[in-house]
Amino acid sequence: MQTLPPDFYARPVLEVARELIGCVVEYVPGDGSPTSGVIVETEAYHECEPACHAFAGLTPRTRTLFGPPGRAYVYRSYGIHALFNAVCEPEGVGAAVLIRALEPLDGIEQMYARRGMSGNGAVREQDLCSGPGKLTQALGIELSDNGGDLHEGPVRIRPRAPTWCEPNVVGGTRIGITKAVELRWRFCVAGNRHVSRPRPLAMASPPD
DNA sequence: CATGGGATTGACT
DNA sequence: GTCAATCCCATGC
Repeated sequence: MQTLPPDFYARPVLEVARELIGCVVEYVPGDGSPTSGVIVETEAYHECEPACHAFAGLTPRTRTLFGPPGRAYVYRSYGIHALFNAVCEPEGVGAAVLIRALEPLDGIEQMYARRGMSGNGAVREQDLCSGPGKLTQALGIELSDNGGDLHEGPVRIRPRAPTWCEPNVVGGTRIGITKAVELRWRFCVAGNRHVSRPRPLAMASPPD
C-alpha cells in the first residue's frame, strides 16, 4: 500500500491542509498493534502568522518545522498531550498541518485500550480521536516520533481511500489559539461525527 | 538560572 | 460555564 510522497507536502500549506482531509494516518509502534484512521479535521500553520511556532524563527523547538516537507512535527502541549503535524512547504519555510481528528479505521480495540475510561463512563467511538491530543493517545504517537518521515514510517499518511475521493469540506477559524484568531485555516468534513468540538459555525452539528 | 505560557482534555459547579 | 494538570522551551536577567 502506497504512502504520500514528500512532493505532496512541498506545496502551500493551505492546499495540503485541504487535501489531507480523507487521507489515512497509520501508526505501527515498535511494540504494539497497528492503528489507523481517516483524517476528518486539519488546521494550517505558517511562519507568516503568529499562531505558528515557526513565527519565532529557527530555534531547537522549530527545527523540524523548517526542515524537509513530509516529516512529522510532534510537540508537547500543556505539559500533557503530544500533538501531531505534517511538515509542509519547501525546506526552509516553517509550516505544518495539525491533524485534529480522525475517523477510526483499524485497531479500534487497541484505541479503546489506549484511551481507557473517562471518569465513570466509557469512551464513545466518535470520541476516540475527536481532538489532536486524543488521536495521538489513541494511536500511540509520542514525542520521539518528531522528525520521522511520513513516507517511511512508523507514522505514515496514505492517499485518500476511494470512498473519500470528494469529501465535502467546510472551513472555520482555528481552535485554542490567541493570535491570528481571525484566519479561517481550519478544515473539517461536513457533518462528520468524529470532528472535534466546537464544530465550525458553517457545519450542521450531527447528533451525538 | 527563574519564570511564564501554551495548536488540550476531563472533571466539576 | 470554570479550572487544574504538567512539561518543554522561549525569554529575560
